[in-house]
Amino acid sequence: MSAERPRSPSINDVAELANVSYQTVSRVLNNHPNVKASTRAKVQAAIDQLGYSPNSAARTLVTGRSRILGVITLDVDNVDGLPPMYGIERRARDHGYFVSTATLDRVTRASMRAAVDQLAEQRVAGMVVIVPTEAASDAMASLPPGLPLVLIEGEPGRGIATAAVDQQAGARRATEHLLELGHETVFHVRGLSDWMQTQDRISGWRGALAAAGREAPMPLAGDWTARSGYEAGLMLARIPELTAVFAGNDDMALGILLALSERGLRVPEDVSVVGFDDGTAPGYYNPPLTTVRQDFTTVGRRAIEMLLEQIAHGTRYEERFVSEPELIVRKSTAPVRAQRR
Amino acid sequence: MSAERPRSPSINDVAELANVSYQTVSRVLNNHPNVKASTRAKVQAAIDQLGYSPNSAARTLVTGRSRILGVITLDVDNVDGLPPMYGIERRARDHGYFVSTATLDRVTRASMRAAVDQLAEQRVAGMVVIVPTEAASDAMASLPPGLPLVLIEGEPGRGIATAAVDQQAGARRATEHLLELGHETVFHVRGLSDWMQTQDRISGWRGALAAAGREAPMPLAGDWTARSGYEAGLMLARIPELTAVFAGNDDMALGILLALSERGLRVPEDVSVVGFDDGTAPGYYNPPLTTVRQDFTTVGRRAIEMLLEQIAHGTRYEERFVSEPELIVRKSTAPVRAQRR
DNA sequence: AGAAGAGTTGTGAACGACCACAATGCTGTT
DNA sequence: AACAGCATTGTGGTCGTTCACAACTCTTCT
Repeated sequence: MSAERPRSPSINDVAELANVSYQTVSRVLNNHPNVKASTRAKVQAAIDQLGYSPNSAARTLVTGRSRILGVITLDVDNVDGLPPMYGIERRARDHGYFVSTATLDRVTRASMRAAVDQLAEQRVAGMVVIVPTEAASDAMASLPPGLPLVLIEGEPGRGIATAAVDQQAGARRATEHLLELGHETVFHVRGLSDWMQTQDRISGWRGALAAAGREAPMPLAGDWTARSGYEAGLMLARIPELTAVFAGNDDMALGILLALSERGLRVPEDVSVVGFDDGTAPGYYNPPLTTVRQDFTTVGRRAIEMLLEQIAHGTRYEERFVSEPELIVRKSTAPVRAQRR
Repeated sequence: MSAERPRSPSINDVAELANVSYQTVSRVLNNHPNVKASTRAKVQAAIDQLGYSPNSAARTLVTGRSRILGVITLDVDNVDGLPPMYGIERRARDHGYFVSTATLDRVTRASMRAAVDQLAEQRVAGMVVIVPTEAASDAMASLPPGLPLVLIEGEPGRGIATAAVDQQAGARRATEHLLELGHETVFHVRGLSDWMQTQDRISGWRGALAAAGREAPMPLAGDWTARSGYEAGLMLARIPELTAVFAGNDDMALGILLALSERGLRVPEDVSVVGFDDGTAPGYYNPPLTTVRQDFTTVGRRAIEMLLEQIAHGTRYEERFVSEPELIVRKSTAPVRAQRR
C-alpha cells in the first residue's frame, strides 16, 4: 500500500532535458552573469516543464550556510503568539530566508537548551529569541558563541544584540500621566514576576512615583490574564483611597475594569485605569482604555535587520535598539475628583 | 574582519575521536540494536565532548525525507497568530518534527503558490494549511498531489483531510439560545466575507432562525475587529426592535458592547449579545460575554495526528475531523423583557 | 592569420549522513 | 579443532548541490 512517492526532479534532470551540464543549470539558478541568454532561456524552460525546485538541504550541505532563521519563543496559554506580532516570518522571507520555530512551554535551562539544539541541528544561519524572561538571557550563554543572535525584549549586555521597547519609559509615562491628573498615588498590578517587562514596568512606575515624592504601594501580583486582573481589581476595590491604577497589561486592565464596575466604582469618574500594550481591542473596552502603545512592527523589523547584518558580517556582535512607546490617552483616565466615598 | 566560523563537528570527527568508523557513530545516533554497550558509551562520550549535533540537511539529502512540517498561515493585522493557538509546533516537536512556517499577507493564488514553493524547496514531509478562506481551498489544487496535507478550518472534500470546529453548529446553538430566551429575532454582525467561518456562521444563524420560522435580517458587515463591531453596534442601536445580536466573533462583540452602552442600551437588560471564539478575555468583558467556545487544542492535536498518519502511510488521503463547539452562557444574554422604549 | 582575452560551458571533488553489503570477531556446538 | 551462526564493525556508493578549476568558443586587435 505504501506508495513510494518519487523523488522530485534534480538539477541533473533539468540539465539533461536542456542539453547542458548540471553546472550551467546551477549558474542559471544562482543568477551568475556569464550565461548566454539563449542558454538561460532553454534551462528556464526545462525548469518550468519539470516543475523543478532546488533542494535546500543539498544546498545547505555543500555551502555550510542554511538560509534558515531560527526563532525561539514561548508557547504558553496566557500569552499570544509572539513571532507573528513582530512579523518575523514576513520580513525574513523578504530577505530570502526561511523561518524555523522552536517553542518553549516552560522557561528552564533544559528547555532552552533543547530548543537551541533543535535549531542547531538545522544549522540555522542565525537566531531570534523572543523569550522575555530573565532565565532566557542566562541560557543564551550556552549558545554557539559565534552564531548571529538577536534577543527581542531581552536583557541587554553580554555581547548580545537586543531590540526592545523601552518598558520603563512607557511605565513612567503612564504613571506620570496619572499623577499629572492629580492622583495622589498610583496602584500597580504587575504581570508574571519572572518576565523582563514586569520588572521594567515596575521600576518605571516606581521611578515616576519617586520623582514626584510619592511612596509606591506594594504591587499586586497578576499573571497577564484578565482573570488575574479581575481578582486584583476586587482587591483594589476595597481600598478607600484608590483613585488610580496602572495595570501591567491591557488584559489585566480589562479584568480590573470589570471588577471595579461590579463593586460600583466608575471609571474614570471614581478610578482612573491605564494599561500597557495596545492592540486592536483596548480602544473598545468600556470605557476605552488609556494605554501605552508598543511598536512591535518596528522592533521586529530592526531585529531582523540586525540579525542579517550579523550574518553578512559572519559574526555575532552587541547592538541595541530601543523603541519609544507612546501613551495613548482614551477615556479610562480623568482628573481626580475631590472626594470619593 | 569577516571571521570564518568553523564548521561544526561532523560524524567523522566523532568517529575519529572515539576510534571507530563513522558508520558505528551513525548507528549510535539512530539507536541501532547491534552496538556493543562499551562502544556506544565511547561514542556517546565523544559526541558530548565535541558538542556534536547531527546535520539535518545531510540526513534529509540522503534519506529523501525531511522531518520538517510546513505550515502555511495568514499574517494579517486583524488576526492573531494562528499556529500557536493550535499548538502546532509543540505537537510536531513531540513527534520529532521541525516546523517551518510560510505566511501569507494576502490570500491570492500567487501568494499561495509562493508559500507552497517555499515549503517545497525545503522538501517538507507534510503541510498544515491554516488559511480559512475559500480561495485557499482552491489553491490547494496546485500542491504536489501525493504530499501529505491537512487543512485546518478549510473546506472539506477534494480528497483533502480537514480538521475543523463545526462553525454552523456553534452559530446555531448561539442563535437558538437567544430564541429560547424569547427574542423575536436575532441580528448578526458577520466577519470578513471570504472567510469560511463567516459563511458557516451565517448559515448556522440562518438555519436556526428558519427552523423557528423567523426571517433573518440582513447581516451587518464587519472585519473581525472591535472597531468594525463598534460601528455595527452604532447602526444596530438605531433599530427599535433590536433585542438580540449574534456577533461573528468576540472582538466584534466587544465593540458592539461599547456602542450599545454609549447609546444608552443596557446589556443584557435591553439587548442580549453573543460572541464566538472564547479566549481568556471574553469572560471579563463588561458584562462577561456569552459566547461559543472552540476547542483549538483538540483540533490542532488531531490535525497533526492525521498528518503524521499520512506521512507514515506515504500518501495523502481524505479524512475529516470535526470538533463540536460549546456554548458558554455568561451574563450578556437574558430573557427578553416586555417593552424596550 | 595568430594570439590575447573575455565570455561561456564542462569536469571532478566535496559537503555529512545513511544504506547495502562485506568483513571481522566471538560464541557455542559437534 | 573446526565450523556454523550471530553479533559487531567497516567499506563503497549515493543523495543534490556548489566550488575550484579546466577547457572550449568567440571577438578583437596587431
